[in-house]
Amino acid sequence: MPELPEAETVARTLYPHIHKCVFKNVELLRPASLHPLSLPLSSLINMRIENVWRRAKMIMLDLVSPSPAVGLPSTLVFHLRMTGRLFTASANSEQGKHTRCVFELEKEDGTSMQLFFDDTRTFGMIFAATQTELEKWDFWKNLGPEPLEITAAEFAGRLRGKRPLKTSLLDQKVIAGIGNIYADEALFASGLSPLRPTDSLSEMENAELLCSLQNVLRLSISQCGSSIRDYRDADGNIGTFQNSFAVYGRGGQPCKKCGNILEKIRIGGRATVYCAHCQR
DNA sequence: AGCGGGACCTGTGGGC
DNA sequence: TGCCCACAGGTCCCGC
Repeated sequence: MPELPEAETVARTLYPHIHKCVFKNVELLRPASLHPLSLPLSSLINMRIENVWRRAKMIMLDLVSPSPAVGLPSTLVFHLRMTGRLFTASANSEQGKHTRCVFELEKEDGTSMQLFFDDTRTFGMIFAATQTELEKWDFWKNLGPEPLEITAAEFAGRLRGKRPLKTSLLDQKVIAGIGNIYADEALFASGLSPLRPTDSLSEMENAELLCSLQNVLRLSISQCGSSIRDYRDADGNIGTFQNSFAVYGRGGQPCKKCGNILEKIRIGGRATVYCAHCQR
């Protein structure tokens, strides 16, 4: 499920394919995949992709118009949610059963190619936005800082309230880009129970948690993310971080550190796996 | 205010 | 073999 490392991998693998490409046509096969605040995708025509990057779990395409005008989109945002996929294909490639949008692109050398947005479970979304429009989007506006850029002091300052630590980590307003996998993995690595009240952590525990979070995210990015079932990068390759999971998906199996059986519980409706012995 | 849980979706896999 | 149902999970939304 695309979380921060998977979105980062998609952005990195997409970049060399679509950087400097110009939108020539767009076919939106599932109108509901367009964010309600989005400009019509026809507004993308003739715009050039200047950069491809990631914010939280979203893939961002920065756009430039050959003839600048008010009201043109400056960014095309993709949120992959659970099953979204973004990949390139040669011109006139066949659409899949779950293809939601097809973008026809012209490369610098004049040849054409296609950018596909596939999404089995249709939770993903596309958003063509001006900077103003983007700022009107509550989710965007309230997004917390990037975990790989935050300082320990800032992180500690954002961890407030008595709710379970895991719930806070998944709250995109607290910190952006963390999903179920990396929340569980970071909590295990830091030796903290997902059930700990958020405001019960000492300064040192806060610092350890951030350190573990960053280590887990960096390690996963270096392995091109985790592929559970749907996730692929823009080149169709799977990530390999799933082979390094210490707890995610391992409920009922022995802890890799102490050998005790890992607990599987639900916190805030999410499956949560942890070691009651190693995590306090 | 803050929290819990259902809804949104479809494919997969376990149990019978 | 086939049916049923739980489950996967990011985010929104409703209600307590």
